[in-house]
Amino acid sequence: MQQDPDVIARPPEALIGDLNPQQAEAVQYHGPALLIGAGAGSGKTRVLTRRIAWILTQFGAWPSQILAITFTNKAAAEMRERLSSLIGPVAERMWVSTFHSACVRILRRDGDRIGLKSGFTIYDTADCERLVKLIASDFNFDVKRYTPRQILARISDYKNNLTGAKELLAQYAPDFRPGTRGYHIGRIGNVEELYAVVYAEYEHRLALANAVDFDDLIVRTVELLRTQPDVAAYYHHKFRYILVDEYQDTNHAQYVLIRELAGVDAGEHPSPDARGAGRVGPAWITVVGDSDQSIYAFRGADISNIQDFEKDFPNARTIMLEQNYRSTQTILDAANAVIAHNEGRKPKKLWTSAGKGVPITGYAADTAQLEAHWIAHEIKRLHEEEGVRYSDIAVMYRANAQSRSLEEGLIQAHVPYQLIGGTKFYERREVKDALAYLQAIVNPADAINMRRILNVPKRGLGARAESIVTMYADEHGLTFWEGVEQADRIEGMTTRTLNPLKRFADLMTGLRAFAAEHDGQPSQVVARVLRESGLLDELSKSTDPQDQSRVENLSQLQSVAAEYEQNTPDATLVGFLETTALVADFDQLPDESEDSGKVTLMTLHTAKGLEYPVVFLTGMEQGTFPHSRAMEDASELSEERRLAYVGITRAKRHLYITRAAVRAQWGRSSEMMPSQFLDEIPEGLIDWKRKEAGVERMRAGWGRGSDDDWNATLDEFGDWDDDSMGTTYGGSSYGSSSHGSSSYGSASYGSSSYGSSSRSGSSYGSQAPRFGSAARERTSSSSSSGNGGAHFTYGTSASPSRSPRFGSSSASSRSGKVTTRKAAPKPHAKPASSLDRDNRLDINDFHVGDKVSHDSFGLGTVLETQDKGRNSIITVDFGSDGVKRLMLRVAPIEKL
DNA sequence: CCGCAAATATTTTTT
DNA sequence: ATATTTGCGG
Repeated sequence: MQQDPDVIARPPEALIGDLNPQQAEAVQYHGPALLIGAGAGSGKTRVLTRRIAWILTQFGAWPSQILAITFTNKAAAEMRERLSSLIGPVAERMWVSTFHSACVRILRRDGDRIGLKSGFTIYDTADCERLVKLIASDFNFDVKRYTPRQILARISDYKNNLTGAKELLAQYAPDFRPGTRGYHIGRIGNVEELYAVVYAEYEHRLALANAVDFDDLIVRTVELLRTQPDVAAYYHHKFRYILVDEYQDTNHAQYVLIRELAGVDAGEHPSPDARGAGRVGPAWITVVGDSDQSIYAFRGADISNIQDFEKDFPNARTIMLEQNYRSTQTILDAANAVIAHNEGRKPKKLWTSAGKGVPITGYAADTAQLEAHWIAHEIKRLHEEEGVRYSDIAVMYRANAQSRSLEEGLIQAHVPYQLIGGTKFYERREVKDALAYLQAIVNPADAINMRRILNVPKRGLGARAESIVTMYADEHGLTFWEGVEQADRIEGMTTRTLNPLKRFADLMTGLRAFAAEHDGQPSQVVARVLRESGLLDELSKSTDPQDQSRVENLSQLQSVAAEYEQNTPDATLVGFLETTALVADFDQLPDESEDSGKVTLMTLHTAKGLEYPVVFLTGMEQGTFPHSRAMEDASELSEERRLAYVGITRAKRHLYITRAAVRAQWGRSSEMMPSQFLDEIPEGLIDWKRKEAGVERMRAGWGRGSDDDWNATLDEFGDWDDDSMGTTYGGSSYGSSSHGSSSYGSASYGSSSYGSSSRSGSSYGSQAPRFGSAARERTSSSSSSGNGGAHFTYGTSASPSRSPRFGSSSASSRSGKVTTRKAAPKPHAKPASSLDRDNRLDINDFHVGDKVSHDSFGLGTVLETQDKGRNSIITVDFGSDGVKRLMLRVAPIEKL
């Protein structure tokens, strides 16, 4: 077979010479199915890129025959880049992409075969939520009890498992016809029927709007491949080698997609004399993954995909990579020790030939602010005294909300930083508004976006006008836009409404014409939309200081469009919208090679796949990490632990772990006890700069009760009395049961009331540095540093190096509010803390097997009762909502 | 129909 | 604490 002249020829030795035996074997493996079990830092990406090069040069494949799938855009960009340096610029033209963008590409080409017209819209989570809310109000069900989020989560589950709305309808609501009004959901409490009906209606409206949600990208592609044999055949013969990264994070739909794309079940047989996968028969599949790094189960990821790989793909070979090239032995020991606490996992130990290195540094701060303060100054010290580059340092946390205090600390210490993720640029209101115009221009059937902009900016078309048009459109089987166009035919229409409607229709028609003429210049279209819609006008006239930054965000949007235009040879408006929908964090990480000069802040999830010489793992507290919502459930706790494993293994040389004894969460500060994960790290590995927070030391020496008693208290209920310095403990029986001399008992983490207590204006508050006007000034200086970068461009990935999400937008929106403080306390009495409350239920009235009803979990069965007097615990199985341990005294339950 | 003030929920993690 | 939703008066 002829070799693609664009592929830089590499002698085999150059591809495997510097690899260890397992890596080399994985690169060269000649066979239809290969699973690479790649531990953290084992050179996974290197093996993957080398294997692709190997396939090209040794198996004689063409670049176009390869499909490499990653999970995130970042990973795709990195792989593309590394491929590029290995085999040359031809890599830019290869299919190296995420599941989602690969699917978009396929659907853009052949989606019309399954009813997706070109220019279909991709709804993001917010769009989907709006849609469900609309459905909720049409069907009149209780949004309080069944939140759109819950419903969407359920719909997402259905989709991830390729369960169609039709089969659910047949089972639960055979009489319902999507698109009809007046259906009454049967008996209240028949949740399945409600889900089925909403799901079906949701699908129906998506179809009417010529729109898809994120999950649909996968699902509809599977549908396309399954129902259109010729399309399937095209891809079977096109992609002869499929490589999937982070295979442990694939869900069922993605698994099926891979199978369909590869034609595993198509029944073709390879020609026996082919050098590699040949031209017919199933494509050769390589998957790479590590079940210990599966952290997306909440999104439907199914570990059994990787566990069952050898069963699923005949003649599969598994190669394990366990030598770690990233971290010191100390860091690996910590990671191994933590992950070993997960049950039912295949034992696996990472090892390294690098030495022990420095110990892990630990620090226990009094408050989140002081934690940030210490981190910032430690970073400064590392930079100034040890010459560590800022860009070699990353600060990681469990949830985005934690970034706030860390940012403040870094700003205060004048440490430059960049924030990855968080509130996304494209999710900002003004940006979404502008994009909604573009979306509505491209796809007039898109009712969600059309309705969104109907009265943005204000043009006198409120809820009333919207519902008149909707009703008219529904009655006549028209789209919302067609309803607008025919506004003058609507009965009961007043001139007061008709005139602005007509103007709106004209506006959109004009914009559409303009867009059609300038399809290749999205930036022109953006400019026109901003100007003619009045979006820009409204904001620049406003006196609200926030609107100033909104204007800047809009102008950034225009620059992004311009940049896209320049970097994309066949730029179109639709293409631009696609990038905005799929490339969530546009401020990509800079190249490894280039020194951004900034510390990186990100969530642990975002950090997966990355590495830094110095890593700060922050917020190591029960309730923060592991997250309070994941502590009750064993499988979710395991996932948290894998997340900890991921975090620890990001560090190459020096790992820091920090925690705060008091953390403000939703306005109130709560006392946090140390994360159980800290206990899982062998003590000898950690060098504590400060082992206990001030509060904790005070308590230890308080005289009344030993440390164990305190911890035992915390243990069981994760809760503190409001007057914690006092002596009363809710009156009764707190036997001085000295459980567990290790600081936490094993079985008793979490209770439903975790974190509900608070400690008002305590003395710790005054210890915290105030971020007042000083912080505000510095915010602006940091914003200029954040924006001052040059315009690098790498690859065709069209990522502006300028990061839209900080700079003026986020910084200034935040400043000016820092110092505001309510003059008077709330007039309402504070709700009693959970320890004060008492719903007067008696544990003796509850027995195993009894039925109870919970305000939010619904009907449940009692599994266990524990009589502890005032602090009695009841364990209840709520079916699909799971098994919960509730403190009887505070639980909103009723015995049935 | 709009604007303002008050009430209310929100905090997992991402394509 | 903050963002979004609801209620009321103009």
